[in-house]
Amino acid sequence: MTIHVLVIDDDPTFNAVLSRALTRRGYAVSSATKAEQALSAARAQPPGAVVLDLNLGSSSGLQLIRPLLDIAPECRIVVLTGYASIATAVEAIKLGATQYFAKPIEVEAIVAVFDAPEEFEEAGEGEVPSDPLSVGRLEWEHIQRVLHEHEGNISATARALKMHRRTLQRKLAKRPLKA
Amino acid sequence: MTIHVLVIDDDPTFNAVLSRALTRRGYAVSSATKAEQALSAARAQPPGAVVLDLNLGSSSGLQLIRPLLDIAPECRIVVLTGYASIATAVEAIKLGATQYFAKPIEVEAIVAVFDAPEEFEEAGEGEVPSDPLSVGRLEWEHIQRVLHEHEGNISATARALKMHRRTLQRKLAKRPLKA
DNA sequence: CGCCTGCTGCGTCATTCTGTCGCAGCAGGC
DNA sequence: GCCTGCTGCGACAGAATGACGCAGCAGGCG
Repeated sequence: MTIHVLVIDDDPTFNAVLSRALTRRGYAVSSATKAEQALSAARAQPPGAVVLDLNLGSSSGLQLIRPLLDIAPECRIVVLTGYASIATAVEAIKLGATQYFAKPIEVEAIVAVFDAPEEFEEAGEGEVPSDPLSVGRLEWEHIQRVLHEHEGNISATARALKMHRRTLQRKLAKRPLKA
Repeated sequence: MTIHVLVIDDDPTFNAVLSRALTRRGYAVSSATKAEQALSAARAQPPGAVVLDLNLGSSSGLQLIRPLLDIAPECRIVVLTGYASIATAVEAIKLGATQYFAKPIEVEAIVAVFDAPEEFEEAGEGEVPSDPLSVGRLEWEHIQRVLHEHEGNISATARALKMHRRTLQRKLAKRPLKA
């Protein structure tokens, strides 16, 4: 039976490229660029798997996880984001996502999640790294954690970190460094 | 009723410092530096909370999560590691850890996890830490820890941190910033 | 003992980042 | 409608960084 995958990303080009790659690998694919559109699509045809970006214009992909699981409790949600952080990874998994990846990532890694058997706890992918985080990456993770605790309030986060708001905004606007 | 916290880290100095900080905040604390010792301690006195490092000599702290939850199903496990990655964060939460933090982190963030009400899925996490580390202080402590692990070798530390050696030397030459 | 490798301290320069200032618009509360 | 706080962002002076590289030292090895 063909798995139906719903791809949710605010970038139509990204949706098209990923959809094509998944179709080529035998999946039935649909896509959405907005939160409401995604939920409507899921209700119309409950997906077996979802690829979910976190930046969806003004809303956060995190807020879609529970509604998606309400509609399709067995579906596997792979979170994919260009602004990956440990804080949002922890929250996504607790909300019920199956996996969380930083962009860019190979399509094979995504489909491996779809095809994995139930309860694959010992995936081995969670090797503890041998290198510590770089200073830039540690800063990014720290900022993201404090921002998360302040519920996205940039002014409050800047005050808590004793950093100028302008500087914080510049840092947040950049893609995070590779670990 | 006093919460009993088990601190598991291979660095005895870190154990002592964190144990003292937690004792000062009203917790009953015990600690272990090895996996087997940790499990024995947990069986002897099932903890209400655990602070768990991932690097435990030759073994991984990830492998302790399930056994610890078998012994004390309700306990909250906070993973704390100097070698953080999104992949191990995902795996830790799936294995049943309550939270995952990169070192260094303020003690308040750890105890906020212990004290949070059940099922705090939304981002507020019960309470916002009053005073997170500033970015400068975070960087200083991270550098010091990695330098210590490289036994004072500045060149190796710079490589591990992916930082230019000149820059590291300038940073080390400065007084550490106030938190 | 000379050679080699790696570590270390440090000056210099072009580039990048930061702190500061502040404008303008939006949202929410009263 | 007013006020407060948040937000995005441009511009500028000063600080920091990455890069380069010199010079000296220590330890290992033949």
